Amino acid sequence: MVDDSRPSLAELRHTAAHVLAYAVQDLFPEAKPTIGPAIENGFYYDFDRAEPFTPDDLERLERRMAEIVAADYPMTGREVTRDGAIAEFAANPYKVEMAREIPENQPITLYTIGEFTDLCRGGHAQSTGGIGAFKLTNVAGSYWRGDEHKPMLQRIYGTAWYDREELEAYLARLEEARRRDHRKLGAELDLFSIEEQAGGGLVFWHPKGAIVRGIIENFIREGLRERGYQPVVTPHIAHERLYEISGHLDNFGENMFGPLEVEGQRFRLKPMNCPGHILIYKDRLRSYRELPLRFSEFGTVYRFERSGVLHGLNRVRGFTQDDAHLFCMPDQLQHEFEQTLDEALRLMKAFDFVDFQYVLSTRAPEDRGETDAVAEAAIRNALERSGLPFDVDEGGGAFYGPKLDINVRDAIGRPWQLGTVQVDFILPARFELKYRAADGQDHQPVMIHRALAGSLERFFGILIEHYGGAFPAWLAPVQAVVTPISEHEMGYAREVVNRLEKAGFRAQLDESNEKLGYKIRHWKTQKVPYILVAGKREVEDGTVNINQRGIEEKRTVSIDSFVEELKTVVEARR
RNA sequence: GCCGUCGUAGCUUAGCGGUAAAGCACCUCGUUGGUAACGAGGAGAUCAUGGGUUCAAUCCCCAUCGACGGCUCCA
Repeated sequence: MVDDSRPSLAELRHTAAHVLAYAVQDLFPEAKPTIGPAIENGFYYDFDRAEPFTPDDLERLERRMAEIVAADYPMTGREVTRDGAIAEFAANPYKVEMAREIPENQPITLYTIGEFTDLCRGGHAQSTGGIGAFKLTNVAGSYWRGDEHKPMLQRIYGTAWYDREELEAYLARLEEARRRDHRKLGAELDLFSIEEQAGGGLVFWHPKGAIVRGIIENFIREGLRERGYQPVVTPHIAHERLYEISGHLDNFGENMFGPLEVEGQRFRLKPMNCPGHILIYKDRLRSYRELPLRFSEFGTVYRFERSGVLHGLNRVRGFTQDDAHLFCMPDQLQHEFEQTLDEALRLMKAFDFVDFQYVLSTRAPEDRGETDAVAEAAIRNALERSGLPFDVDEGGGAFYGPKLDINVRDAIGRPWQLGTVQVDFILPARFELKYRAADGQDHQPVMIHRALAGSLERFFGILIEHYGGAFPAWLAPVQAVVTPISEHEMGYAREVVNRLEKAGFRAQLDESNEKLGYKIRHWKTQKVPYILVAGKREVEDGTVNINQRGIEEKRTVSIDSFVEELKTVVEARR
């Protein structure tokens, strides 16, 4: 049964934004409303007001909004002339600016609820009563039109749903996201830290995090080797002229760390690995017989990010990409893309990303050249042949060519961008790359930049949240903990640990002087997949009692069969 | 960088114009316990840093640094 009068969620949220602005108009008449759209999960509204909104203000606004919703004011629209709109909002320069900028051929409309009228394109619930359940969530600064040279506004965020149940479910999801926050789990599980004394955005991988990283790297390396990539290693700093030639200084300069002066020469920390790989390509004459040439590197790059944008492992100043650059002939592009898509799929499967999507971003029509058309066709064909889901973002490509992004949703449905695959005709031209073709002439190769996991730091952060810190056994920093029930079984427990370590597993002995319940709790909170308990009975039988993460029933098995079981699990990457 | 909020022991937090308190974690001792917290004791804090106001500042004011929520950008 579909109720036609029921607004879409976006309409409902957009209406909630109006209601918020109405409440602000009532309680804070000096605040000038600017823009207030619906967004994923809710809405926001930006106001120009000298005083900040406090949490207390939000509560008052919520109460006033509830009254407006309860009053069930109808949403009425009317069309006005441009001058009419400008006159209506004479006291609000933002609305005037918007009214001025509405294209000639578009109608200018005003929408009213109760005593509040807003300049608005439309798309609302029929009345304010259509908002089922809402909550104001936070206040934040924002710039008018997102431009830091324009006035700073205050943004109030809210969320809105059809009913209270949905709202509660959403708030529970937020809570779940907080529980999984990689910054919190990173500290609790001793995986990594960011040290104040070293500076923001620089990641210290602790032993447990580094183990996981090593496993991820090995997994990626294996795939690269099978697909004919050759590992290379390039320096972290290079003479500034390298980045002048590559164009990074011009195009990416504001994200680069400043120069290091040595003996009058200026060096730069590398922001990307491509120039280095290009130098290796260029070091000698290349034959078409060598192509495609595939150089891979876990390349650590440094990028200047403004302090305010740093965020855990997601946004850092130094990170390592699972980077590679392919040098090929244009007619090899499609094949390389197909291979890359296969590899991306292998990666996502291994790390349990079942919901993913590719986004093909084409170059803006005005700078799209003949070569871009070739590249786009290659990517499109590869995508179509793979049968994998993809979207197209027209004009969203990099400045040097079309690109393909790999987007995944994690275990609780949040979207993340992993790697990206980009076709580049510009760098080969800038560096005058060549290969000797069958016709004896020199031709220019095409480059593909590709990183699948993207940044290992960010990928790790995503994995921590995806798994909620409970890494599957093949990834877990500690795969099994052996705990004796009392001191009497300590020797036996130590033996079991040795057996496991000899078999190549990451095992640990619990030597603490605590009761079993305490130890179980401790290792559960550490999210260890297998806790092996050894008491008198187990010592006598040469067994261990398995308390397995996520499984209520306990099992007693021989040490040999546990080793076999774990071997199977790890080999299957479970 | 900008706007806002916040910095008290390793962590989570209490307190407040008269120089600090708890739980967890840690250490020691007792205990040898069968599947998510055994008991007792101990150690641990120039209350982020630097200035200012005051007889007196962890508390009030200013600045700096850092964290968090956003704005912008992207891996």
